[in-house]
Amino acid sequence: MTGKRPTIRDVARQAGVSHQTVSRVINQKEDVLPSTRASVESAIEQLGYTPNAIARSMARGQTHTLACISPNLTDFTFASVIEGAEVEARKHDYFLLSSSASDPNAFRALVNELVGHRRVDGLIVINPYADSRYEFIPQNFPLVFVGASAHEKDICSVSLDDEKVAFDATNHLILLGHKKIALVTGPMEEDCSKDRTEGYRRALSEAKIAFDPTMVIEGDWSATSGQTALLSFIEQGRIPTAVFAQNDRMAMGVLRAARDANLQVPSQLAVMGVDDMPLSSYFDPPLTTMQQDIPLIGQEATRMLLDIIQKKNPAVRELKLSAKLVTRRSTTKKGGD
Amino acid sequence: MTGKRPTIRDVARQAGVSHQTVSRVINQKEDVLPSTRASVESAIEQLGYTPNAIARSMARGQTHTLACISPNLTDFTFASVIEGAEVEARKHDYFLLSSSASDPNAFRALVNELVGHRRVDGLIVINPYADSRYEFIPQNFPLVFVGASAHEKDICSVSLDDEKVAFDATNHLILLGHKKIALVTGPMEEDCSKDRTEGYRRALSEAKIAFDPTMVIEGDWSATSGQTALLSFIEQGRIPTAVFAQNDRMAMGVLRAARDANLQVPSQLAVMGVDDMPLSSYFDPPLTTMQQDIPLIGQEATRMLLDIIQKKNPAVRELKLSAKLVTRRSTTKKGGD
DNA sequence: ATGAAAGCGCTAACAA
DNA sequence: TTGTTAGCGCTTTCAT
Repeated sequence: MTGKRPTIRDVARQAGVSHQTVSRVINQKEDVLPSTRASVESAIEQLGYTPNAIARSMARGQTHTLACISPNLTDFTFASVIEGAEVEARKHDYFLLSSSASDPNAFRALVNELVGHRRVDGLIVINPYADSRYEFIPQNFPLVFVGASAHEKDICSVSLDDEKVAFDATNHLILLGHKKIALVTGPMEEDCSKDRTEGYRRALSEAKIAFDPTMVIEGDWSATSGQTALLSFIEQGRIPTAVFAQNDRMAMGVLRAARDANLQVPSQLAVMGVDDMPLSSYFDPPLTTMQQDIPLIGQEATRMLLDIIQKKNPAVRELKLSAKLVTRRSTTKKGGD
Repeated sequence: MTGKRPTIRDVARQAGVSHQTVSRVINQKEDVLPSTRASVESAIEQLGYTPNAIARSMARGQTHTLACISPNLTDFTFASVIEGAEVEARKHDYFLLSSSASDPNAFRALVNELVGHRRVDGLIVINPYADSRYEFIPQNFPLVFVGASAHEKDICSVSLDDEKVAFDATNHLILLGHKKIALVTGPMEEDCSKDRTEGYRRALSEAKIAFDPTMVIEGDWSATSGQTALLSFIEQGRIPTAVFAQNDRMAMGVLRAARDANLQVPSQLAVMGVDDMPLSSYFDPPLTTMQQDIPLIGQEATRMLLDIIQKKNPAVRELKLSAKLVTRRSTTKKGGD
């Protein structure tokens, strides 16, 4: 403990072997005599030696670190994906570097640092088509998309089966007898919003309900945008009997606007969302929603990425996860809470 | 682009200089002739050379990476701290590795990997006293606490001025004329809960209102625990006229319980929280709360940590940030929303 | 202003 | 089974 920390050679000297033997011991290689192993281990113990991860990365040419780039780190959905990914990565002795890039330029700079400078072995990109960031996707580098599948290139992805989720949601409202069902979408440049809109249309179509474009308003995932949307229906005097908001936050805004306008939920207006955020059951009334297992998305993405890094081709290259309907009182009197 | 990526030596050969000169150019050193610099830069351009961060770390003995360990990554408060820290780190050309450790064992293992193996240059620990994880804090390593100041050791920290925040909150209720003010705390092993309880008591004391221990219930930050708390007051027939919940989520649970019990808010029961979560203004009624700038906490923590790493002693070693009262309709009819 | 030599702490390939 | 010899790609002396 005099000055610096001990290296593999200090251990070797102490144990009276070559540094290479020490390397063999710390890497659990087989060809070491039990007695040698023991003396090396005791030397390690005495000196308090710990391997230096950087030196290891240097020699092996890989960092044992993955990166996840997300539009931000605070949105509950993104944070959950990241947490799922981080836990899975740690399980395989990898670390996860999560960074936020709010726009394509920040994204480009980040990818350049991360991939160009070889700081990480693989990359997870959340919502690659939220803007034009997909243009800066690296080539020939282990990569997995989350939240959208690749448009043209052959890139692995994990996402919610958005079309089906929206179909099921809309269908729930149809089965309750609604015919005038409004839709509040996310930003239409995002695949997710497009797919959910498709599912909504298919459900209407299968129920022989005509699609009415004036019943669709584009939001931006925020509660405010949901509030504005319902307000604008009300102002136009074209009040729906039900609203399907493409996420819970917007649904919350719809509930708020309904309250302000003295519209009874669910008797005059049924409202539902997607996600099942932690507080959805605390809204007034508790919100019916499509519950998804978001950490699982991150977990599966990591698993896929590790497969790619280890040159095992993943079995499935475009994984679509499902969500299940949770019925609460925002759509039916009898709902749970 | 035949095989591997170019190194500093490939660039040197191409430019007809020594690899050391290339190093000087990419490190912006002064002592390079403009003409030499130009030819090196063009060689870099031609070969598409990018420095290898790992090799750099190896030679310099530092990783340019910081770590942040949090109980989890999804809690809005934690995620906001992390985002603030990440943005600040990137601003100084550092990366932030955020990991979750839900219990002391996981924490110990993580610290061992991160610090023992020299993967990072410094460490931010969120909520070090949430459990006994503080026992595994590394010695002589750049470190900053977030959410609690160090008990005995001389460790830098950034946190909310919890005592004052709670004082101000309680005082708001007192000024509205309340005398029977209940308190719902976080887990009492956390400093934050203790300090907020202190602030509550001081406000009562300064207003000459007797402290009534039966008006205090310990929660766990969850909405459910807030709901349970109010329920238990009601069952005991000792209904307060106001509740100060130590965070917004618990306040939300209180609102929910009040609704279920047909207690009018705020006329029969005033409710307030701490945080100003994104959806607080969407609750019914909108929630009065103490608004804090959480990303700033992460930002300041990072700044402090970088000071320590660069051997500049930080000016302030225990930074306490303030919060401001946001009045909404859960405490007063006239409140904003 | 530039170059040569040494080394950061480890792993990999080959020899013994 | 173990040791020897070379690097990994860069920075840091110290010469020139």
